Amino acid sequence: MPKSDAYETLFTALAHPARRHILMTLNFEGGDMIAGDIAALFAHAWPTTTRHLKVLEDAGLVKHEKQGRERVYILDRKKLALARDWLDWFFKPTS
Amino acid sequence: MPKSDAYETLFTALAHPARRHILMTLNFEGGDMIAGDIAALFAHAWPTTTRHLKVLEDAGLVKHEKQGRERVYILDRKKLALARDWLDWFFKPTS
DNA sequence: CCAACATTTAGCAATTAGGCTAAATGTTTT
DNA sequence: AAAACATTTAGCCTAATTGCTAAATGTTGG
Repeated sequence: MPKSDAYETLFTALAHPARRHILMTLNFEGGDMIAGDIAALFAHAWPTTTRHLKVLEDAGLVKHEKQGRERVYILDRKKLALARDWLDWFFKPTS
Repeated sequence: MPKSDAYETLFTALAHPARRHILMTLNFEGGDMIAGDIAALFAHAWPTTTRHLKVLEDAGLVKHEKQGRERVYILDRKKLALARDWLDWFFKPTS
């Protein structure tokens, strides 16, 4: 029995500034970046960023691929669209 | 020293299912409801809902007015628009 | 004025989140 | 094969979140 619905995981992932920063930078950089470059954005220790990346990945906001000893994180916009559509509903005429 | 930006408060408020449920019901009911009717939506104890309402209000998603011994909670869509616009940015052509 | 009503505030307990450092894992270079 | 590199995993610690119940607050009707 899934304890948290998809929207909960999604909005929770979006709540942390570091994670929004990762998503925005990924978007700005064209959709993918290697873990090291993402970690370099922050004053945080690297494992802290690793954990943020895991939260983002569990929420379906990014995925990753291995490339040699590096890992490439890739922005996935589907869930962002889902969140946007949820919000958009408040601005549509009541049907 | 609380250092959380407006988006953090906002998305955190949106993260909890009960709070999203409150917002959706408020929207559906035309934008305002009295506290008792909101509390009645949930199996939670009433003080739990009171706290959720406070989180929503601190995030600027609702406000309230006193009306005799009741309190009317009123949906404020500005912050919802802000969140939607933040998300929308991921779908605009890179300028 | 007093009881009932509508709601919030206070304070407790369990859980989760998010930071850290140290250790582990897997890959490439020498 | 060993060293260096890129990154994650594990475990610890503290603060915040969210549920509860009990008590407090303010309002109205008899």
